[in-house]
Amino acid sequence: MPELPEVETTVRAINKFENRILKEVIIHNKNLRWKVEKKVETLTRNQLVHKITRRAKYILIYFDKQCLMVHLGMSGKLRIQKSNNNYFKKHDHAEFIFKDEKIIFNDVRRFGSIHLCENPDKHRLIKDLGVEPLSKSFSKSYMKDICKNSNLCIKKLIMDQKNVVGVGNIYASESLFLAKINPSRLSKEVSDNECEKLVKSIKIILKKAIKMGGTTIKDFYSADGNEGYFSLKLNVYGRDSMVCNKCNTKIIKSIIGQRATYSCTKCQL
DNA sequence: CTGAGATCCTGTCTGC
DNA sequence: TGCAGACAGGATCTCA
Repeated sequence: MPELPEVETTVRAINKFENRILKEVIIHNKNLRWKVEKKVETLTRNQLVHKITRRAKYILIYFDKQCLMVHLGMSGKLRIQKSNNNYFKKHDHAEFIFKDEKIIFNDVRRFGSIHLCENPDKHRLIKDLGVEPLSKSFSKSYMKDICKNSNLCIKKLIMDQKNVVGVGNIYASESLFLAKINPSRLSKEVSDNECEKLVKSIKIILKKAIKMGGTTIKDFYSADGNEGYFSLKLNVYGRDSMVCNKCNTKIIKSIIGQRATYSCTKCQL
């Protein structure tokens, strides 16, 4: 579920905790993608939250000297609950407890992670990440440059977080559809013009999805922890054997890098 | 260095 | 209805 727009939506939903004091963190299950270190609990007691932000798909919660890094992995979610509400769901692995409310980390598959560090920009999981897709640095010339120097097909290239962050499996398919580029094309052979279209498409798709994240925020706030998938209108993802909205040709499902990939062979050349 | 493939984990859906 | 197997929105690690 959590690609960049979902993470961004989550950050916006919890940034009301800025300038509040985190009383304590309780880890119920430390066996996430990486073992959660003890200091996540010990060094975060009664810490003032200065800033809550996002880098790639990491949620960053800054204190005076430390920073919490939360990654939602494949199935992670955060929900807000009253502190005195003891409602507990299966796979609730961590609680971030404030005075009146708490943030609960739930993750069925446990591919998510929680780290505490002094400077996330220097953290091994973050320091080599590529550009933010919605920043100016993600430009036509940047795209041309990485395409020229890669032997990957274009879908793999845009999903590689070393190149550009935040584009997951759904948005990769959707962006390539919008840019009219076949996902299996070799990056090297994508034209300058197509690079420009692709950059624009990724920005458009992600922005649109963030906007629609509004519905997710609503669910996020509901105390019962309703999941509610975002209702972005998908043109190709998950629509194999259905018909293309633009040209009526059947949408094709293929596997690229072990991941399901959807495209219209008539629209995407 | 690059790129392909296995891998972590649980729940749900499909087909026999 | 039961059960095995495929598959799921991520990303690191190992190996050639």
